[in-house]
Amino acid sequence: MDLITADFETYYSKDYSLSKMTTEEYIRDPQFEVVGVSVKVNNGAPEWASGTMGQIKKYLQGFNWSGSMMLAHNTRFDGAIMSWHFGIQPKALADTMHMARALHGVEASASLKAVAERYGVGVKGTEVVRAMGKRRLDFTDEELSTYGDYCINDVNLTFKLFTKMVKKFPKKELKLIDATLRMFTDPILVLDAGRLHAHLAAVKERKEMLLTEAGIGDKKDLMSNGKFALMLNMLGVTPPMKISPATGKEAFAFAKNDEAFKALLEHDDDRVQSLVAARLGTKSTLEETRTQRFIDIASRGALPVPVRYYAAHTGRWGGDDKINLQNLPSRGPNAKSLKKAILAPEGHTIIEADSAQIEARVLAWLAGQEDLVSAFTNREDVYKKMASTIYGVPVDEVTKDQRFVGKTTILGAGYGMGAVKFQAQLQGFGFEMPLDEARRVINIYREANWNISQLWRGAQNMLRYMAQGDRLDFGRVGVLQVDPSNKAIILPSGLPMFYHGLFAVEEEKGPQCYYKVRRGDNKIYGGKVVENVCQGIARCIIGEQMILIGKRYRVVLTVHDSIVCCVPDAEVAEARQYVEDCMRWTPEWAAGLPVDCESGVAKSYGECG
DNA sequence: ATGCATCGCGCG
DNA sequence: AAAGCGCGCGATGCAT
Repeated sequence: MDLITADFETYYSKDYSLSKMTTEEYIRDPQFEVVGVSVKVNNGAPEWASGTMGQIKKYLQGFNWSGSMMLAHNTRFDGAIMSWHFGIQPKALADTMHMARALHGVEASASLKAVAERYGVGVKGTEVVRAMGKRRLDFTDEELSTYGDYCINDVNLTFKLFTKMVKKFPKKELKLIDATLRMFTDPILVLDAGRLHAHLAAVKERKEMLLTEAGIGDKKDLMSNGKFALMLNMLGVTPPMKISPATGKEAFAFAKNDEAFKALLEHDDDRVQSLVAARLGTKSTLEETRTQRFIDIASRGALPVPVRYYAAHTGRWGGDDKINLQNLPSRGPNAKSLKKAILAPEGHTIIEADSAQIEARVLAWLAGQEDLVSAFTNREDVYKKMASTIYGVPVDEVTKDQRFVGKTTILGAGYGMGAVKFQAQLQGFGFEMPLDEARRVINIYREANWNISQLWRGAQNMLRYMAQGDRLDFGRVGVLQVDPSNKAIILPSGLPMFYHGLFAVEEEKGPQCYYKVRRGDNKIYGGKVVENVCQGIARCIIGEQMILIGKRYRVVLTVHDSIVCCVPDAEVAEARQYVEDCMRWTPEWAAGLPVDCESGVAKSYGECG
């Protein structure tokens, strides 16, 4: 397979630019114009081509894309141009920006300039600054030639970076970069514009009603904390306060989970009730702006899915391009409205498969908590089992409430949560538990899952060693590789999870560890490392499963523990079986880890659940 | 005007 | 000894 490196230079102006618009919007805009493109086949000399969009298309179609891997730096951009404007679908897509993010951590700059400097492969030029506001025909021949040199330099840098990075880059992860990019560059999901318009109208109407009932003329009085506090004062209510965890200063407690604020929804004065309800129901504008974005995309075509490879510290994917498809509402007042507007194309069906309790299973397995692993393997009700231990009753006599406590314990206490937070979490779910009882439950969890508690201690010790540059392994043998010289834990994918600049300091409470993030220093401790690695390992498993599914069907989205794909109507039954089989499969390095899944099938994403 | 920190909230 | 965690978006409020 040939490797073709490509880089487009495109028209932009003050307002028509990637800093003002989403990538999808920019590339699909009528103003879009290629000024020129550089193409380099394998290690050959790059060519620079400029001309009309028709000429560029003809030029590009002269390459063997269907037998080649296309490489760029930020291929979501160049790959989308290749696909949407020139109808070219390379055999595979590669991206040095994504590779850099995975290899060097999400905190480090992944810009071509920064990565080229890091690898010492050359320096990025600056000619592009004179291109602002200029159409292709506005450039003189000399300017175009200079621009071409700049572009050729970028292509050479990108190619050199790839040859260096690919040596240490896992092959499966290259496949995942390809799969991720393809969700965007080769969109097939369709948006239901009618449903979106109806939803937007409904959201607006609901908000109007809330404002009318509260007698609010100007919405600004609700949005600003200060103004809202004044309105409460006018009704004789002292605004509830809390201490900001970020600054330690006093702040208004106006969030939907602030107990004192929630209590105002039951206030004797109806006007207070309406006011608080209006604030809670209208404060966030996300649903409206996002629905509008969907409507706008629908007017331009299919839905390119923007998910970012290796966005999280733990390797998980993240949202991108101003629409986070990983947090579409599935509960609450807007439950599934947007998801239901995402449709399979004509003749196709959506399959969504969710991995069952993947992180809890990984935790038990990594810790060697064999009784819990067996319970998962034997498909026992682990939440009931936990409740049975907590309440000292036989498993088949566990009540609904007791099971709920068992579930919250299994899902919450596995990473070191203390009694106070556990009690607060239960209360958030509307379940009252005295602090003493919360302490008792947390202690029972830690005793019953001794290996998991040991894993936290192991991780804590590993941190102390790593801070000094020493290596100490932890967890199930052979799963994680501790790399103290790079302050990283190598996940089973072969990719690192960094604790950049890890250091330990003596504090009143004892020694504490921190690592460097963009905002400053991030506290890290055993339980948190365990959470991070469980999330990272779960991501490795989902990744491998995604590759398997992708061999037969179009994967269109992933949301951490779920994989969404699109299959022909005629194959739905066998496809569903195949997808479930894939999600019950584990890689060789995860032998003994019991995984399971649930799946749903529908014409829309929202109806799969 | 623009950037940054913070908060709130959606998902997992 | 104890400590749940991971994102992205949009808004406000403040600094530049």
